[in-house]
Parts: sequence; structure tokens; C-alpha cells
Amino acid sequence: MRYDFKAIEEKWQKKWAENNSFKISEDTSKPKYYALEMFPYPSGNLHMGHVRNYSIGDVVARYKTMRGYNVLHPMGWDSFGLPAENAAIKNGTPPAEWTWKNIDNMREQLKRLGFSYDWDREVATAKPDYYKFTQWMFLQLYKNGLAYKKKSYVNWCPSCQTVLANEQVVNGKCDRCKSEVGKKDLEQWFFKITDYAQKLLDDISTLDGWPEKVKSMQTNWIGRSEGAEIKFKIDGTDKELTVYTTRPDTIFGVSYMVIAPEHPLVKELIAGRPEEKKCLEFIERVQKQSEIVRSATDTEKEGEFTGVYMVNPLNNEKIPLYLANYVFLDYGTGIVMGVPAHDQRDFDFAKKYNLPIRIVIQPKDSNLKSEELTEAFAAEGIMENSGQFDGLNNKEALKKIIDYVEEKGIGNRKVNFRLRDWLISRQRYWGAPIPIVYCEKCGTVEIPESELPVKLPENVKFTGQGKSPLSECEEFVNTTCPKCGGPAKRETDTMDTFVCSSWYYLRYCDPKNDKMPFSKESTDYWMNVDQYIGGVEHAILHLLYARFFTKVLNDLGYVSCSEPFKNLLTQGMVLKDGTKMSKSLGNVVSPEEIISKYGADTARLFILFAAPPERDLEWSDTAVEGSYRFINRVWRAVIELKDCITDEKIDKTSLTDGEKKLRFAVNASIKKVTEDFERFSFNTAISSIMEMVNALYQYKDNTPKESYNNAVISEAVTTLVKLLSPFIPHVTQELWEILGMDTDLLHETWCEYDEAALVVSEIEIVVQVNGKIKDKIMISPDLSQDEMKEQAMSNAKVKEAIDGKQVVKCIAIPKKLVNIVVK
RNA sequence: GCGGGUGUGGCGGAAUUGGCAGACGCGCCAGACUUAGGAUCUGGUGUCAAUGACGUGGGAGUUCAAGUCUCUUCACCCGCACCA
Repeated sequence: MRYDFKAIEEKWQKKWAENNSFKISEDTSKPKYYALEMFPYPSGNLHMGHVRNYSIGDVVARYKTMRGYNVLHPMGWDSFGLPAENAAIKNGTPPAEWTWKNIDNMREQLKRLGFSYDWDREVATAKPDYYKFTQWMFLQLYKNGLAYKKKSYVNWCPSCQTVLANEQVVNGKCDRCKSEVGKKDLEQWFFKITDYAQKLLDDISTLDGWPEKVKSMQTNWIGRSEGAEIKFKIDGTDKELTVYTTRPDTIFGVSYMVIAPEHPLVKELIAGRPEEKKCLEFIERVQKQSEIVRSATDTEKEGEFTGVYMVNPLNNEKIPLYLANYVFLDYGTGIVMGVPAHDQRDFDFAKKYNLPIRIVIQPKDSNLKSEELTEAFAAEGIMENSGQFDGLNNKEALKKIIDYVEEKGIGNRKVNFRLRDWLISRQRYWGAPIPIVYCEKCGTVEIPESELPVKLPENVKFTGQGKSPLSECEEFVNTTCPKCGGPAKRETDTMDTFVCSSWYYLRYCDPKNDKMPFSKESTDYWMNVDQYIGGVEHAILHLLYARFFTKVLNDLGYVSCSEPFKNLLTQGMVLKDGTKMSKSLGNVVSPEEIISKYGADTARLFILFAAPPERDLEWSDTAVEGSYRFINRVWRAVIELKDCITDEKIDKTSLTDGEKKLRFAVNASIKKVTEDFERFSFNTAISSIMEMVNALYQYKDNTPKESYNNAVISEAVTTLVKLLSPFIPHVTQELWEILGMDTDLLHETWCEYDEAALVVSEIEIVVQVNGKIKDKIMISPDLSQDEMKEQAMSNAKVKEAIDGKQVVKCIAIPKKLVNIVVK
């Protein structure tokens, strides 16, 4: 007999929708719990990664609800972005139409999986009632000096025809379309995330519920380094250049200096010199090098002498200034000092261009000579050739040299971050328009909050060529200045979609508010997100931006929390044949297919049982089959025993051994499943329910029907259905009804285990001799250690093993084992 | 190079606090029921020269006792990567 999953799942999904079963509102009588999964991009269809992500979230939400929490469990759509525009170019479907259609389809797919979302709180970032507030967010940042426009050398994707944030350039390629990213000098909007670099870094240490990996990735990305800026005079002039270094202790070893070829001062420096022509050629050549080549560790270091000499402020030595491809304009000052003896890159460069190598730090136990040096010495040591600092440990000297430099006014301590400001403008149509106009009289003017949203025009053409469709839409571009009423032109860039997703978790708290993005009261009640679940691919981008937004909103007084996500779970990927499922490899298993073949409950159960949530999961058709078999096994047992259900209390004084065994399995399972839920170990929770089902079969198949203890069976069957309900909500709700219950399982209280059922009269312990198992014996669990030892000593196999030997030691561990050590 | 992680049967995985390694499931083998089985139920299933020995990537160490702790080494995965 097989259960009719199709009819059952449809039936309950319909009922849940009719009864608004998942609707939630603020309720101060209960503790709150905010369970959140990363909202999807509406590509059109769910994939297994979504199913996994949302199954994990749903099981958490349902469990917490049964534990008495008031659970916020929302869903929405990260619905701006390029694919919608590409579809428009390809098929002529307007992006909005394409997007809403995909959302409708995916919403249905989510409903078919039985997830307990409060659909009344659904948000879509591409809807005016949402992006109105994304624009509001922009204005808050703008008014507080955290959004600015500047001309800069930015990443440009020639295929997407737009600029990209640093975070969206992966190995020199566009994160979205994989084409090679170039550089362009453009006027662009930025968010000043660097103002929050230190805070974002410091608060990582408060994120106890985040995976180490994500924390270390963010730490690396922020990339704090401590050092000093030191001014070097240009020889023969009063002008100075400033370098940034983390190793001021090596300053007496400087034998050259390097400036980034794109540095704005370069042209002026080389003007009119005999080296000018060669330098200009070099600059052109370096600029042609792609970003990938340029930034690769193994790219050969190349340089060109500028003809300029610098003066080392510590020892007044004259040193040459080079252009070189290994220095970045956008880190530090774009100018660095070259210390070949103590930096590997400088060593390689000096070897190539025959620059002097001078040792200024000696290892404690050897004596290096510069002409014998085969690689830079970068470790700790004792200072030499460094004037008054000779003989000091270099760590100490580092501080003293900075002190000296600060005293003389030729430099200062400086902390640098690798984090750059967040480039948020995109030359695309399908995004939230930046609420700014340019007026001939007033200049850059922000749109007043009362006039939001700046709506996306609907009648635009998509050619895929040239400029963004927005900039070619006359009725959008031409407007009046909100300040003076004169003619003005709108900003035609839209915002990076990551701006939209940086605050959506706040909108869920108060999704219908049309005055503000959310009320303070609503976020005070619901925030923080207690459990956030999603893929590790967002470790830097989304998770860093969302932290930044929360901190800004906190500083501006709009929210009380300074971190959005208390706990973070990064789920593993769903693999097939050892690799990621992908269309090009043809190894994609579609959720639709699995749902129609086995039902949503089986899909959910398999995906949670096959691996722990953080680990990658290998898809296995036969194992899916196994999960389906298990549900059928549960179904048959419950149906068979349904008439045994009774309200009678268990008479604990007269239980048979079989009944005790069943009660033990049931209560041990409640304990185990509850503990496993708390640590998100769903695979082991399910396995312990399987053991319980095995025990139930043992009991029912080995007990004559007339001897059934209905009270014990009732306990087992109702417990089974409840424990399974977060995993497989449809079939358990159906069984609940079959058992004569008319309540909603989701709002039943979670099972409590009976301590008394876990007490047994005899337990098995292991008897070892010299750590090797000799026998297993049954004893009373409350025997003293001495009594345990006695029992072990009198065991026949032990006697044989220790015969003629001297007992040196005997260790007894209550309820576990006895180990006898002999010589 | 730096940072994070993983390594356990044929496979997915379990062992949460140093205490019976391999729970649970898949696969496989056998049996029962059956006209039939790709249904169901029951039993078996780490390896080997098999009353015993060996066994958690390798090597050492601490301990009565190590998958778990320490040191060392290897392999693989992920992230960052010429950041001065």
C-alpha cells in the first residue's frame, strides 16, 4: 500500500492557504523568533539549492513554532537585475512582465513544497512600493555624506555594458556573465562603506553564531593593516611624495622607490625628461595588460626608471624613482619604497634592474651577506646599518622609527584598509533609479522624500546596444528641478541590486508601511534575525553590505540593532556526480520532477537526511527512493494502529518488557530529536525517528493484537507524527486527522520526554583487559565503581585473560566500562 | 603565499563530554510471503591468512583508554591573493 501524496499535499496546501495558517503578527506574550532564508532571484524556476535552503529554514521555523515561539518566516523576491533585461532584448518581453511571470511560477513551486511562509509579508524589490524605500535609503546615505559621486577608474563589463563593484569582479571576470572586465574612467556613485571599515571589522568578533569561514573571509576582505605614511623629498625640489609602508623598520634598506604608472603625478614628474618617451610607452603597455595578468602573483615585475631621484629622509641617500606594474594606485598612496633585502617582490625587482640590496635586519642566529642573498629575509631580527636604531629588535625599532618620523614631521602612523567604497551605480534599466536630478542652476539635487518613488518608465526600447535604455527615454530624463522648478535632467543610472537586498529583512517586519520603510516598533520587536540561512557565495557581497546598512540605520536612529543576523548557517551545495548541478553538464535534477514522482514531503525529507546542512550534498536517486519508502513505512504503521488511539494514561506500574522497550525508544527519540534540532543536526534527528519506527514495528509485529497496550501505542504513534511534522508536514497532518485530531499540527506543542521511560533496570557495559574488549556484561546502572570492578573480575573471560598476571590498575566508568590493567 | 575547512566501510553519513568505531539510510547477499516482484517483512553485510588480529589519510606522542587531545606530515576542497 502506497500513500497518495498528490491528493494529500494538494489538500493541505489548499487548507493552509484558506485558513491563513502561517499568518503571523506581533505578540508580546510569546518570545519571538525570526527565521530567514536568503530570498531568491526570480529566474523562473526553483533549483535544488533553493529546495535545500528553504527546507532547512522551514524545518527550523516549524520546530520553533511548536516550541512556543512567535515565528516570523517570510519570503520575497530579489527581483531587479540583468537577466530580466537580457530576456527583454532576446524575446521583446518587458522586464517587468518577465519578472512577475517568473515570480508567479516560483511562488507556486514554493507553495507546492509546503513551506510555512506568511505570504502576506511577501516583498519584491522591483515593485515601486519597495524601491521607493530603496531610494529613501539612498537619500539617507546621501544626506549624511555616505553617498557621493566621483570620477574614478572603475571596472567595466563590456558585455553587460555597465560598471561593476570590486566585489562583483571575480578573477578579472564579470560575476554575472563571465566576460573579461576592463577599466574605464567614469563618473559614478559610491557608498562610503570605508567609513565603517573599522566598525565592520570590530563587530565580526561579536558574531558568535557565524561560521569561522565567513568571518575570516570578511576580515580578509576588509583587510586592515597598520603602518606609516612617510614623506620623501624629490631631489633638487621642495616637492614631496608620500609612501605607505607596514615596515618602517626597513627604511634604511630602501634602495629605490616605485610609483603606480596611472598615478596622476606621473605625467608631471616625467615631463621634459630624457626618460619621458620610454616611460609613456611603458604606461601604455601596462594599461593594456588585463586585470587578470596585472594582478597575478606570478606576473613578472616590470618597471621603468623615471629619471627622478628621491631623498631618504632618514639617511639622506639619493634613490631612483621607478614606474612599475606591481604597484596599485588605489591602495595606500600608490607609491611604495623598495627594500630588496626584506621584501620578496622588491628583491625580484632589484635583481632584474640591478638595484642595490642592503641588509638592515639580521636573523638572530646567522649572518647574512647581501651578495649571497637568494631571497628576501622577511622574519624577525636585529637591526643593523640603521644609524641610531642598530642593535634593536626590529619590532621595537619599528615603533621607534615611527615615533622619530612623527617627531620630525616627516610622517605619521596610518591604518589602511583593502576595502574600497561600494560602487553602486549601474548603467542599466531594470534597477531602482537613483533619486537625483542635475539642474543647470542648482547642480546636483536630491528628490524630496515626499516625491518618491522615482518610477521606472515602462515604455522603453531594448536594443542591447550602446547606452542604457533609461538614458534614451526622453520623458524620464527631462524633468524639473525640485529646488528651483527650472529644467533639469534625471540621473539615469540605477542602483546595484545589492542595495535592494541590503535591507529587505527589515521590510519584512513591516511590509505594508507606505510612509516609512519600516516602523521602529516593528524592528524593535522582530530584529535581529535569529537564524539566517543561505549559500556561502554571499559571504562577502550581500552579508557585508547588509551589515553596513544596519550599522548606518542604527547610527541614524532608525533601528536599535547594529548587526542584522545573529546566527548564520551557510548551507552546502547540492551536487550530482560529484560536481555542481549545471545545465551545461546536463546533471540537473529538477525539483518539479521529484515532487511529481515522490511528492514534496519525500523531497524535503531526503534533502535533510542525506547530509548535515553545512556540508555539500550528493544527489542520489536511490536514496530518494529510500526516503519515500520510509514515509510509506510510517504511513502503514499509523494506519494499522489508528484504532488503538486512546486518551487513557499509561499505567507505568504494569508494563511488559516489550512495552518498556517501545517506551524507551519513543522517549529516547524525543530527547534526541529535540537536542538535534537545537544544533541543526537534522540528519541524525531523522535517523533517530527511523530507529523509533523500527522499534514500533518490533512491538506491533511481536505482540498479539489482543495484547496491545493502547496507551503505549498512542504515545508512540502521536509522538511519531509530531516529531516528523516539521520535516514532512503534509503527510503528518493527514495522519493526524486520520488519528481523529482536528488541530493544526504546526500549533501543537512539541513533545516532552518522560524521564522515567529512559530508566532501565539493566545496562550493558564493556569489560576490557589492557584496553581490549573481553566481554560485555549486564549490570544495574547504579552499581558503585567497586561493585562494577567486582563484577568484572568475576567474569569468566576476564579471569582467563588475567590468569597468572598481576593486576596493576582497575578503572571503572559508571554506565560505560571497566578496564583492568595487567602486567 | 595567507586564511578557512575536509579526510571514517562499496556509498551518504553517525560517534555532542577522551570510554563498545561504523548509529541511521543507500547498495549488496540470503530467507519469508507470492502466479509474479523494481511491493512488503525478517536476517546478514568494515578488512584479513578469521577461536584471533587489524582498522578512522600517514608518522610520532600523551593516556588505563584517542576518530576525538598534542606535535608532525600528506592529500583534497573553498576563499583571498604582487595590498607594500
